[in-house]
Amino acid sequence: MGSIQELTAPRISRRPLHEEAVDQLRDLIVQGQLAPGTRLNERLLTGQLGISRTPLREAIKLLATEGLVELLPNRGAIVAPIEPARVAETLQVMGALESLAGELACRQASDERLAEIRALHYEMLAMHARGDLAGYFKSNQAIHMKLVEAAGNAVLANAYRQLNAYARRVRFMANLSKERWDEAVREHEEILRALTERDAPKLKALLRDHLAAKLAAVLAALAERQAA
Amino acid sequence: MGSIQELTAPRISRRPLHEEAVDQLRDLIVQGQLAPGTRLNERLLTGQLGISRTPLREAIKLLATEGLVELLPNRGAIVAPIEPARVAETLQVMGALESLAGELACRQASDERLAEIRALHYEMLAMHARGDLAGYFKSNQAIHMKLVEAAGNAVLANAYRQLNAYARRVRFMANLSKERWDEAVREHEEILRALTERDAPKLKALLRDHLAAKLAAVLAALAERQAA
DNA sequence: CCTCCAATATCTGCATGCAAAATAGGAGAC
DNA sequence: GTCTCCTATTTTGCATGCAGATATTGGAGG
Repeated sequence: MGSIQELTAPRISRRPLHEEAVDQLRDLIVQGQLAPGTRLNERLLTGQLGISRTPLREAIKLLATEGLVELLPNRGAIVAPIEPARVAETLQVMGALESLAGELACRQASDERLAEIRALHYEMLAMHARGDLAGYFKSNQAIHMKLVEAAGNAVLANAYRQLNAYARRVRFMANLSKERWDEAVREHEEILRALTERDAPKLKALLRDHLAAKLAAVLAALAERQAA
Repeated sequence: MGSIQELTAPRISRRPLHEEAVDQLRDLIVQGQLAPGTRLNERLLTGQLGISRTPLREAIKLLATEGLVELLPNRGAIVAPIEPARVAETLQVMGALESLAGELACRQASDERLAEIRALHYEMLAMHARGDLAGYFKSNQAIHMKLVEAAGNAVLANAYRQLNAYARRVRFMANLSKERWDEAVREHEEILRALTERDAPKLKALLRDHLAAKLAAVLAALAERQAA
C-alpha cells in the first residue's frame, strides 16, 4: 500500500501556518529572543510572522501545553518565566525518561545507530577541545536526542522532546563552569562506553547521574545569576 | 449582607470555550463515544458543542499533541486509532514515570497524602469485592493519579496525565480477565505496603512490574479482540 | 457492470469582523 | 503630589466570511 505513495514524488504541499508559527515561536522563546514574561501581543506577532491571528492563536495554545507560554484568561499569553523549581522538576523527569531510553537502546538499537551516536560523541569532543561552547551544546543535544530515538519508542521520544524545549531555555540564561564542562565530557565518555558494551544497568545509572549532575550545575548557575 | 456575599462569591469568569471543548472532546474520545478513525467534522461538532469553529479547531490541535487525534493536512482530523504498539510504548513510558513518582513519594509525601491513597485503596478493594468493574477502574485511576501527584513534581504529573489519556482508551475496548483482575489487586496490596513503609527501591520495582503486567494484559486483550 | 472523468457540493485553512473585557490615561478631590 | 474614578483605546475571545483543496455524484465510454 505504501509502495505507490513512496514512488510518487514528495508532496510539495505547504506546511500549515500554525505549525510554522509553533516552530518559529518556539525558537524565539528557547533562544531567549522573546524574554520570559514578555506579553505575546497578537497584532504585533501577526505582523512579524506574516500570518493572521487564527493560526497564531493555535500556535500559542500548543506552546502553552509545552509549558513555554502561559495563558492569562482574557489577557492573552506571556512567555513562561524560567522557574528554577520547574527546571529541576523537568530535568528530573527527563532523567527518568533518558534512563528508560538507555535501557531500551542497549537492548534493541541497531549497531548503525550506536555508530552514529559514537560519531556525534567525537564531534562533541572536538568542540570541547576547541572550547566551542555553542558547538558543544549542539552536539550534546544531538547525542541525547539520538540516544532517546535509539530506544525505538516514539511516545518516549515525543515526551522527551517536549520537556527538552523548556529545559534548553536555561542554556541561554546560565553558562556552565569550566569544571562542570570537563566533568560532563568525562561522564559522556562513560555513557558511550556503557552504550557500546550494551550494559543496560550501568547505562541507566550513568544517565540518571548525568542528568542529576546537570540539574545541580544548572541550579547553581541560576542561583548565581539571581544573586548578580 | 447579601451584597457582600455577592461580592465575595466565586468568580463567575467563564472558562474559555476551547478548554471546555478540549475536555468534552477528550471525554468523548477516551470513553469511545467517538470511535477511533471517526472524522471530526467541524460543522457537525460546532453544532453538537454549541461553539464556533475557532475554539473547536484550537481544541482539536491540542488533542493532536496528546495523541488522541490525528491531523490530516487539508482533510481535517480523525480520532486516533488505538494501535497496540503505541499502547505498549505509552505504558512503558508511564511505567518509568510512575516508578520515579513512587520513589519521590516515598521520600517526601506527607502522611496525609499517603493516608488518602490508603483510603482509596480500600475503596478499590470494596469495588473488587462487589465485582464492580467500573467503580474499580475509577478508584484504580484515582490511586495512580494521587500517587503521581504525591511526588510533588508538577511536570511529572502533567506528563503522566497526558499519556494516561491515550492509555485509558483501551479500557473501553478490552475487558480484563478475572485472573488478571485478582492479580492486579494483589499487586496493589504490595504497592500500598511498600508506600506505607516508604521503601523506595521496592516501590519502584513494584510499580514498574505492575505496569509491565498491565501492558501484557492489555496487549493480550487487544490481540483477542482483534481475532474476534 | 466496471472504470474513468468531470461537474458539483462540501470541507478545511486562513483572514477578518464584532462585542466584551482589560488597560491606559487624565481630570478632579483631597 | 497622589489617590480615585471615569472615559477612551487597545486587546482579546469568539464568530463568520472567503478561497482553495478535497470528497462526491452522475454519467459517458469501454
